[in-house]
Amino acid sequence: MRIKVKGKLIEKEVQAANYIELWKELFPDRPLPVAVKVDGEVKDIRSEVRGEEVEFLFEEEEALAVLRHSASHLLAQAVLQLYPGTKIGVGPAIENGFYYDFYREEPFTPEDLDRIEGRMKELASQDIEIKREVWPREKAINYFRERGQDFKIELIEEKTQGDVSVYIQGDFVDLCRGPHVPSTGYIKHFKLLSVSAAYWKGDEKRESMQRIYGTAFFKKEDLEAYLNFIQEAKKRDHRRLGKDLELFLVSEEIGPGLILWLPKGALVRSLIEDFWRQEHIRRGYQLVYTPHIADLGLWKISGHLEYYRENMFPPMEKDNLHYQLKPMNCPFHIIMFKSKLRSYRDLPVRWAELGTVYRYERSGVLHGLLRVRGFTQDDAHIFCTPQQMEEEILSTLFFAKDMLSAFGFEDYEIYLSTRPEKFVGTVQMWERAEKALKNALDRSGLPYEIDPGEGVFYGPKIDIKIKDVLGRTWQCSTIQVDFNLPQRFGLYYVGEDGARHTPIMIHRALLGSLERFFGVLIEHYGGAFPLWLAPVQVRVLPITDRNHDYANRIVEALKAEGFRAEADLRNEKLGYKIREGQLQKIPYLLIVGDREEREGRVALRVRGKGDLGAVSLEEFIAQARDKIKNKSTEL
RNA sequence: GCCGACGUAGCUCAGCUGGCAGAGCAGCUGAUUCGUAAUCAGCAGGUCAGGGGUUCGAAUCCCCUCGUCGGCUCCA
Repeated sequence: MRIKVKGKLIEKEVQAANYIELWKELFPDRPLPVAVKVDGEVKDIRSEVRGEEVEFLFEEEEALAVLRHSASHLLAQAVLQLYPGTKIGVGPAIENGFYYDFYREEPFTPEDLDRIEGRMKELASQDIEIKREVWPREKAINYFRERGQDFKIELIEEKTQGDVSVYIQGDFVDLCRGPHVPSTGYIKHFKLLSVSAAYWKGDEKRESMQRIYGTAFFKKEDLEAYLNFIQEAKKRDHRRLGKDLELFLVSEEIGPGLILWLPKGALVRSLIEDFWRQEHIRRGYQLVYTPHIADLGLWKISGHLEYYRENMFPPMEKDNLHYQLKPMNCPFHIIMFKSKLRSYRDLPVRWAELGTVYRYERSGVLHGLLRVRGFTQDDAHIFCTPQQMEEEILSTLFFAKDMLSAFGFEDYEIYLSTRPEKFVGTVQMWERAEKALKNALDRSGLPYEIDPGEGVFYGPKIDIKIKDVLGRTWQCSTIQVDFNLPQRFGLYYVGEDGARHTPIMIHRALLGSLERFFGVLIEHYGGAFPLWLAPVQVRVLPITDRNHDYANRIVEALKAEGFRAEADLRNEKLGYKIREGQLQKIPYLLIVGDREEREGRVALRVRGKGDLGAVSLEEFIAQARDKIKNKSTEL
């Protein structure tokens, strides 16, 4: 058999019955691996030796998932010991850790979590063996029934046929496919993080379980780094920064999920919008504006009234007319498309709008700028022929990429979502559109994954999730093909053949919504915007009252050059003004005292770099202007 | 919408088993004129989220409503 150890292949005849023995045979002195990958499948190291190609896992992603899965079992074991009668649900490894779902009348408190974590540590230090056994179905059902573990019985009945595998560690038995680490002693560095509610099987009609989240790592440093990462993310929270930097406001008096853009945030927004408009015009889009409300009948035709009602604010009535606040911009663009006869020569038509929409999001899902009830989509609709579809998608992909990279986002995850179970249009149409999307993606050279069956009912789509500096992903850009609306509204164009054809409609948003994008942007930069976006680019700090005139003259000169500059003339010490300027994350602080005034220069202090000494104003302006022009993220 | 936690000055938070609403920062006034992350002093600032109840007495205990937060579900 061939055995791969850290990438190296070894050919060897083996006698060992299981992988622990095999490992000891090969490397008697080295610590045991966590799990083993046999022909691509991760397994327990206790399992029987078979298979062609074997790879021992130590600290790989796959090994970490095994560790965390085992940590979740350890959690369940501790909970059952401390809170007998608790019913256990499921406990998988997830992206940054693990969770386990429990059903119990009394809520778990933070103190309970400490207690549970303490018990987990005890159990881990006992280094209890974790064994896999295969039980006859009846035995497993009886075992869980005697212990009142109804959820486990439900799982056995639904998910398995024949015998079932269980994992046993001391007094704890769990229904599980595995794999797991060989003993609890492997689980050394972990922490329980939070408790929250989750429906059994994600179904609102089912029991509400208490989900305990935690994380686990192989190394202490990794755990600490992760906890540190959580702290860092908290510091960058756009809600915190939005308050500290006076960017935006959500007020109870206005209403939940409704954003007030304060002057500094509004300035950043207007810069984003200006850039956005300019780029759209440059790329052959036309800008349009549409109202915020429309006759209810429009939403009947579009189908929103029927399928989207619970997300819409209720209609309003006046003089027997009924109006609906818009949850989407599409129907407006469609009516404009219909307003005259279109020829194939007119296509593609690309209409873009910063369209403000209102959606009634459920109260529990609102979150800062990231999930709101009123927001402005950077929307556009492209009406084109089937032949043009691929080309349009490709150029939209590049557009999205350029747009995002202007804001410092260079990493993405791209997903192609294909036909779901419920869909409109014909299979043929879907295949054609999916092919166009796929070809465009292939031609773009951008890496992507296929998300089978995750398309919207009206068409397939491409979603781009951007990665921020902390590696978190955010869904912003989306490109969706729509077979539904052109049909519902009876859209057509006259083809080369003189006959009527239904155009392909592509919905796309590059930033998603200005609100969400701004929120992501704030977190990405931690509030320290690049020069071209900074609400205040330069602040001049005079050292004494004697230097006020000079400071004002500098500010005027900077303003004349188009900079957003201001002077801090308050009667405070320099250290204080610097501290404030830094906390406000202003890119450049220009300090002017008698010395600078005499020499006609400014002392430059750059965000993140500190005191850089005196330079002439002209020199500074030339440098800074360059950085603004290039949208540089460096200072 | 659901489960849990929370809501005290502009901000961050203290306020114990019920007994006169507090601190720091920010703000205002004055002093100080200062060289790279907080000068000093004084003043002002509150329907303790809102409503109802228990009590001689409620920020504190109970109920309801609203909002926020962590998740579930959903999504730009």
